[in-house]
Amino acid sequence: MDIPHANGRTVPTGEGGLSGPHPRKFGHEALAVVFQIRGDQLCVLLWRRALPPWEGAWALPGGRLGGEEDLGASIRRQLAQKVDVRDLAHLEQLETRSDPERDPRHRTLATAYLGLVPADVDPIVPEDTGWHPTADLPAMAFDHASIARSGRRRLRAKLGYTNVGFALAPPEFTMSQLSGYYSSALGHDVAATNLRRVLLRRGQIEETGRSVPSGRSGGRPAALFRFRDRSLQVTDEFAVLRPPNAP
Amino acid sequence: MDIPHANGRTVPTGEGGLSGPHPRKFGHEALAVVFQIRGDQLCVLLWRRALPPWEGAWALPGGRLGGEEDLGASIRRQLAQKVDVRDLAHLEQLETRSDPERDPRHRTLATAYLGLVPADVDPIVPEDTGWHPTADLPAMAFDHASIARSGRRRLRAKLGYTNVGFALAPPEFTMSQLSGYYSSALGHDVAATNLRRVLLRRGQIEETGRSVPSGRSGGRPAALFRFRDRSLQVTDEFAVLRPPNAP
DNA sequence: TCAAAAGTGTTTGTATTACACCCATGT
DNA sequence: ACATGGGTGTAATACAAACACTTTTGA
Repeated sequence: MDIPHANGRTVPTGEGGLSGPHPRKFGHEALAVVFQIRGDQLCVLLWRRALPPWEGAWALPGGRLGGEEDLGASIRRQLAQKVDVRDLAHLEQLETRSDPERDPRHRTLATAYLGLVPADVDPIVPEDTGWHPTADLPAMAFDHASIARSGRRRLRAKLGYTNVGFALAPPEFTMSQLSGYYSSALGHDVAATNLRRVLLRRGQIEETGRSVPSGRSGGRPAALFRFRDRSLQVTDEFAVLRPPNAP
Repeated sequence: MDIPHANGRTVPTGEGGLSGPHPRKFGHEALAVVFQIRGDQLCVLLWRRALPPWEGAWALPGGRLGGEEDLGASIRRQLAQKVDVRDLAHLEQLETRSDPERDPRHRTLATAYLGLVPADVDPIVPEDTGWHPTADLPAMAFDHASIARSGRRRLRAKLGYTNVGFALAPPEFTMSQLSGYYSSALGHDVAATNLRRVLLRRGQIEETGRSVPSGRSGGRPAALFRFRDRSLQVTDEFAVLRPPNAP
């Protein structure tokens, strides 16, 4: 494949190492870190393993990649088939784990995805599957705990400079609801009054024109908002090192 | 593996789809988008394919994952062995491509990495390998052109909120050199005077105390700076949606 | 002394948080 | 009326781009 070179290097033959008669093959699985705001907690969907290794431990949903599908299609399929989750408002690739020892049975690579389910749906998940607050994760199988933390880090970062909020919120919402979602996801208070102005200025949200009546305890009726886009948009290019002004 | 359920769903058996007797296997390769500032251009390292498919087209360096190594080790090994690049100041995972049709020969997944070589080294690369300005990429094999663009997007974003600059610059540099690197990488002018203050305020760089004599054309001698950290640090948490003040 | 390059001071614009105050509704 | 949220106005802060000015050197 590679030809040893006089000076100790090797020289590529230009076939990218992939056309040998017996390319090495590996198992490959897709995993999902699926988040939903439930109550006032950011929760992740986990299922309990029935068999060793890690019998009884919680694991991220997912499984083997099929022969005719790409990883995105695979994780959508598995979430639908295995845990009956079909309501992902957003799905993006997170990272690929490749430690040879991560699965003691076979060499298996895992590509993790970040999925988001809006707060207004409640998928019926199987018996051995449940939503766990990310603030207090249980013991988890394999390297899944660190993958889950990595998913939360990504979500938190993207809430600051994209419109991912659309995937946590229902189609229409009041600003206090939305600030609740943001607070739960970020893990700190987010003032509704400022959130409103930030998202309006950035053009992420708009008023629907309707409002919800106030509850029994009174109070002014809250206006209903919606996200303008329901696909991921970067709305806040970094303030720093931006191109100089046009003229 | 999955047990069909009365309502049409399937129920997981808890073994993560991975303990069947014949798990499906795939080829897996690691690819690298290696950048270096050369002259005043951000360049990417490519090699020319000698064999079909895509014979004669330029491709990202990389190749098959070995049985005992993880992806990061694999791409480091291949860069060292195949193109004699051992001077990566930074390496991070980019993304995994899984389109079943991306390689017409076998089903092959590819995990791409972003690698950075400081401007002061000049690795001797093989005959069929070369540095290409990212502003004008040649025709490329497979999905490699889109991977290269994705790498550049990542680098540009990270220059704004991390200290990745350390991996483009030599150990010591003047501010005008550094602003040149930033300008080349970002594709727009970066004023040395403001860059200096931004990076100093963020604590990314510090003065070495030494300076370089001015050239034949005169001018004040330039102070030498260095990056305080030579590993990736996020120095600018997003200004938005940050936690409320402590007291 | 003059040109060239580096570095400092200062102004301006803008994004964002904090907080006081006003508005609409139910009891 | 008044309590209870929702919503607006406004000040304070911070960051960074722009640009004029000063400093240090070589010829």
